[in-house]
Amino acid sequence: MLTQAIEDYLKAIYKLQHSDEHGGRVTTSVIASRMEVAAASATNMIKKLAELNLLIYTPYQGVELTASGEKIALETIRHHRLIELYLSQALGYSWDQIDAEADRLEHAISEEFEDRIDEALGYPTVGAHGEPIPTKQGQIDHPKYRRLSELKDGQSAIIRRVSDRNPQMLRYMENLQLLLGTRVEVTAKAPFNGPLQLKIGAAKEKEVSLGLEVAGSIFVETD
Amino acid sequence: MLTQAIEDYLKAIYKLQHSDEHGGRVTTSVIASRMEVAAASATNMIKKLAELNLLIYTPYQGVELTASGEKIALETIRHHRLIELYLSQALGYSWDQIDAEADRLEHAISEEFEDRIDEALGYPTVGAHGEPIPTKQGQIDHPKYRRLSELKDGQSAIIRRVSDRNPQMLRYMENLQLLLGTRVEVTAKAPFNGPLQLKIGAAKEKEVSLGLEVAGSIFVETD
DNA sequence: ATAAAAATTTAGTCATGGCTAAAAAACTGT
DNA sequence: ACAGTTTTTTAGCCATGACTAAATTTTTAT
Repeated sequence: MLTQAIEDYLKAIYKLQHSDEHGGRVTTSVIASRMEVAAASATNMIKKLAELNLLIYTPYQGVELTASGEKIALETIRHHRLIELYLSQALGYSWDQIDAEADRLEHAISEEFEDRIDEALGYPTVGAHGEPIPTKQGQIDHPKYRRLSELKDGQSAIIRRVSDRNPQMLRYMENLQLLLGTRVEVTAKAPFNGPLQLKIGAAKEKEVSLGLEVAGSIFVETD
Repeated sequence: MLTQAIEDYLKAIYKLQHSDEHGGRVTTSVIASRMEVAAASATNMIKKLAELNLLIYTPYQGVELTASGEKIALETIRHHRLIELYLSQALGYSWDQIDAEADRLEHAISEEFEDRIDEALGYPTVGAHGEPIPTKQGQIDHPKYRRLSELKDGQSAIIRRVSDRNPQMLRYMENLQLLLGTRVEVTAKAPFNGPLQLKIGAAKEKEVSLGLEVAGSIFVETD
């Protein structure tokens, strides 16, 4: 049986595997921290998932999703992203509210519901924060955008994706009009990991000073 | 904590209390049968609900919801009926599909979601099958309609509510255009609990023969 | 009134998915 | 190389909410 916990773990592990941050090695402690559970709880669940052939578990080393584990992860992620987009487009939710709501709904919806909102949204390929939406067949591509924080002084780019990890940060970005598709230009970079100065909008109508943490959570496409 | 199971039991008990069928006495076996669990499981949960002051439990006699138990039941029912209506109105679900989907979603949505679909639906007071929707404050009225099966030969009425217990029956009714607001006239009643002959629609465009089980699941308002 | 039947509760079990504490394995730094 | 630290696993516990089997209470029928 596919419990909610199993789907949550698989989703988290999938994201960790694809997040270049941990060098491909997805360990117990990383999973436990992402899931906000004790390490022992993660070990338990990992053993169970291995038993179910949803991942390959090398004790003390880490885990790797099997094809079926990845399939379930992608289905869950697809649900999540479609729901997020629906909440945002059809029900007027703001950027910072959709993740929590989708986290609960993603486990409760049927295939029917998935199909209907997919249709209502016009078969979107990109979610509310710019994340790719896996297809029903489990296909997904990972376009590699640059972080806004990596841009050089004078460079211009278009926002393609933002991290959805921190709702407060999302609210901040939304307030600043740092939205998907928005053009930004770096007009100055302060030294010693200081903030960067930014012009926002095609007409460069707004200028803000942005800390590196926020700039690192915004992914852009350069021309 | 309000688990999904607790909400489900309270909802079921509320409905049983108000369903005139069991003479007001809501017993363990009735609850168990409605919840499709063993009687022992129902006893367990009843004791827990009594512990939480959500109902008054007289062993071997039955249960009665307290004010707080009823409040939770009504919130859950409100969620359920708003979701059903939303699925039907906004996403094009048919009568027979909405109950199962709402049964899962009702536990997953936030107040925010409730408020947004309530608004999107124009603050409805009646659900997709004609059930009253409790207000946010927990108010609800129980209009007492007559069963179509009780009508006498020659009587005419308007369909105000249908039972949602049996999806197959709902599909059957929907096919026959036995929808909310539809006028029906009994043109003949066969003896020995036989079927009744019905003219459907204001223009009496359709005539069908309806079994008593279906006619008993349709609630009408006579002129 | 009382025996049989039906309903209900009790006792004990199981799976799920958390937890802490302790043991074991894997890394670190000198 | 090896002692200390960190990570991971094991062992054992808990709450939830199902279950079956057995005991008990209530109801029904004679």
